[in-house]
Amino acid sequence: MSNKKSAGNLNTALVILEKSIPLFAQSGYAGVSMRDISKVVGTSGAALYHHYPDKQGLYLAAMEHAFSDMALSIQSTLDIKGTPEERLVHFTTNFTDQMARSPELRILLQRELLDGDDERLKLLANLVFVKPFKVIKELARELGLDCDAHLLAISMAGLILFHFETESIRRYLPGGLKKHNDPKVIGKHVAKLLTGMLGK
Amino acid sequence: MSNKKSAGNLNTALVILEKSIPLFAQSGYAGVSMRDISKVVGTSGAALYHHYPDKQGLYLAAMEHAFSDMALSIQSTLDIKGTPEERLVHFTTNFTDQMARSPELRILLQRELLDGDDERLKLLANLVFVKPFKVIKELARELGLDCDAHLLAISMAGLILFHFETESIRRYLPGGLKKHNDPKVIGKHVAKLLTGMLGK
DNA sequence: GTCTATAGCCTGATAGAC
DNA sequence: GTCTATCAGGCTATAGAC
Repeated sequence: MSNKKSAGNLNTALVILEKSIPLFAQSGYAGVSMRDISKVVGTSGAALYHHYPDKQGLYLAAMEHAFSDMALSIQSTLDIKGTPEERLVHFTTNFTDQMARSPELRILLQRELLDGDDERLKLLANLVFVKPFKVIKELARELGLDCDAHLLAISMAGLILFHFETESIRRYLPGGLKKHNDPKVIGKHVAKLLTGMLGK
Repeated sequence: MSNKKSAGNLNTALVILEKSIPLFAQSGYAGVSMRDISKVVGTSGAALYHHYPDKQGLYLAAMEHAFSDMALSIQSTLDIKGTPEERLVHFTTNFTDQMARSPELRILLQRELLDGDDERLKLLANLVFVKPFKVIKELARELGLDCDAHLLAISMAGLILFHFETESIRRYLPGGLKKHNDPKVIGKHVAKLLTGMLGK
């Protein structure tokens, strides 16, 4: 009994996903054609349809692949012991680092937030965010802050992500310097704001 | 000498912009066809080309129109006197309210941050953000916070915008409730975080 | 599993009548 | 200033050879 079943050569199927992810990140679903994908993969367009039922199916598989990576990397930022304050700084600096290291994942996330339907968003939430979100909420509770833990967890993520989201425009804003794109600078800044907030 | 020159009926040109803005917000540049636009405007496709040179030109004009509205509305949140603390809370609650009231503008902004080229981003920065950004930076300085004013201004905006950006997925995250989409709740939460930060 | 060829539709854009 | 008609090319997806 072979474990390479009807879905065809698994390796090719994977290569298609991994080569198409950067395209979808750069141009979005509507901005990428099956021909574009076949070109970067190095096959004919028809080959794509051997591995995936249609463009939507390929896209969905690509998102699942990309975001399962993201889930692992986010969880690694939360797998640590120490005082709540230490864990807060650890999460902040590590999450910032990861967002800087894989801009593609952040961009895909933002595109999904704009264009994803309910089903895809639910999948994304369960696949990537529910687990780390619970840890952050628990962290917020331990810090004994007098505010809604859900709102605080979202605020923490937004504080970090927005700096990357606006990277392309900040150089045209007053005081925009190269160092503001340095993940170390961003991480320190956010950690300072957050620890300042809970300092009182 | 007529002031209705070669550009054709100005009113129609404006109607085209205003009807196409919601389409571009919902589906993005690549996701909207000239036929889609002509349908909602109620003209033939050819009529669009009488008023605008091509799809790109129409899109650019639509963005300029949309964002010049945004510039006015943001500036209105900053036109106020009082202590720095009062102005901070005033900006926070009003900016939150405005983002809740015109989700289209926020979505177009996010799409431009993802897809805009350098020229468009520079235009967007100067048209909408440079002025209010300066006011917020000045506010940050007056509050005497020991941190980079540019980073703080970005953080303030991100803290607010990210709650709206994630509205579509938060209902699948632990503790996500309807009230977390209420601009009053969001505004209060953000104001509390920010004043907490500067309380020390 | 991958190819070439192609069907059938949609796209941006234009020509020319009114 | 708006229309109808139309073009050339790109799009998703399939058929059938190898």
